[in-house]
Amino acid sequence: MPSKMSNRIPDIVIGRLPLYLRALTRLQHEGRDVTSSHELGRRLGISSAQIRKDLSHFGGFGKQGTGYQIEFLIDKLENVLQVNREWSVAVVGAGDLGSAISHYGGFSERGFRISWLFDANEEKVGKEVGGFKVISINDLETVISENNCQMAMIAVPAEHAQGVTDRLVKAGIRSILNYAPISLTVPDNVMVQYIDPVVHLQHMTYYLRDEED
Amino acid sequence: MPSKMSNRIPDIVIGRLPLYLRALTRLQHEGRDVTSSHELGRRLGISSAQIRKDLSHFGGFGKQGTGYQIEFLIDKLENVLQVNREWSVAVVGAGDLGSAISHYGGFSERGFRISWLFDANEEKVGKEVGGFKVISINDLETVISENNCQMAMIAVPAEHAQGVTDRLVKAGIRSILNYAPISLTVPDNVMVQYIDPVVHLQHMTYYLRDEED
DNA sequence: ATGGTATTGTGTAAATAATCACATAATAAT
DNA sequence: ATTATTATGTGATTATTTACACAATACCAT
Repeated sequence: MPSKMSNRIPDIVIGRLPLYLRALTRLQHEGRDVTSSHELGRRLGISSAQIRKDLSHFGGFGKQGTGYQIEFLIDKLENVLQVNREWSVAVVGAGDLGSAISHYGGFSERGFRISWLFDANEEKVGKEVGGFKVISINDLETVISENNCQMAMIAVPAEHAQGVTDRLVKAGIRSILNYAPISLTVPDNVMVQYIDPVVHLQHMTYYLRDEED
Repeated sequence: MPSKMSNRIPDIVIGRLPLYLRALTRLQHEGRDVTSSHELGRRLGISSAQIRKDLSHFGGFGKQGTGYQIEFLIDKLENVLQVNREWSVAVVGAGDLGSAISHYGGFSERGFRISWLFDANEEKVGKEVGGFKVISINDLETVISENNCQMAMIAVPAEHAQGVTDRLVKAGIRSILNYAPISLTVPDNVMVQYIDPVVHLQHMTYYLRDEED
């Protein structure tokens, strides 16, 4: 999905902006007013040149000799990423994973409001999970399209994830964060991001060998 | 950390292998015996040529005209990634996040055994969380080094994550999966992978604009 | 004012990654 | 046997991404 949409600015650049934003927010909480591409790079493990070049895609946000005004740069990046507003997100799956997601305070703190929690299990429907009333998955299309919800997280078993995805897409969802351990197929105008901790662990075990090689 | 270690095979290639493995396992569960780079590519949204090239780094696992024997390829990839054994993992932080991690069955199913769960809160120490007895963080160094534990997951608040990281590294940890929303600094011989769902959401909101451009 | 230092923004070069395209080989059907 | 079909592995090419390096500029201290 970034394929065509990103022929202006590379998707890999967009993907780094949230990291810059996160580091800047932290610096701000530490009471800092100004930083530099060098300092940011050190904290993020990214070269200062890359940070400057990435930011330069969106304008000259810094001042030569001085660096970047943190508050100003945060504001600019929030604008670029469109996170200077609140986004409503639907969660599908109210099992252990969906429950943990709903409990996690980090979403609302950073502008993502979990607005609906769906589950297929009729015994759960109507009950509270993580502070949210569980809604029947039968109402998925209605609720999502009537509220113009554009983002969803999938927390159902892998075998149901593609089916849920198809329904979400048909209902108008444009961004999906998928916690199910399976790759999803979506139309070009829908973006999917994946969270599968085991994939990360397996990536790292490759390097866990003792000097053979 | 992949910088020097990956001058043999690019880290980006290693990062795709777990995805191949996941797709192959799924195909196997669907009762399939043989697949092709084309089919895998379709499922993963990756070109077939890329899959063939990635695999060719490690040997010729397929047969011309036929494709890949799924069981055989799974075995080969598991060997390459060293996931044909069980890995013990330490979890630091027994709050909501650490608790959710400990509850998640997906780790043990796929070869990662959560062996220790640490927390700084002495009231939690000794109690059970997600089936694990919480261990005092005071014992972190001892437990990790005495058991030669090499992998850890961090599930503590951002402000403590770097401190925990430094202790883990000193105790001998070589791979860290960090759930705290902060970038970590580690020596060259230690690898960190990150899970921050908000970063993924913020990445996607960039594309959630209505045809302006 | 002047000199010294820090830091940006960016054109260019280098390195990395993805795609193409095809020779090669296996299978199946006639 | 022969032909048609399928699919791998890979050298060559193209595209993307990163690093380099430096002119331009701001600030600070004297």
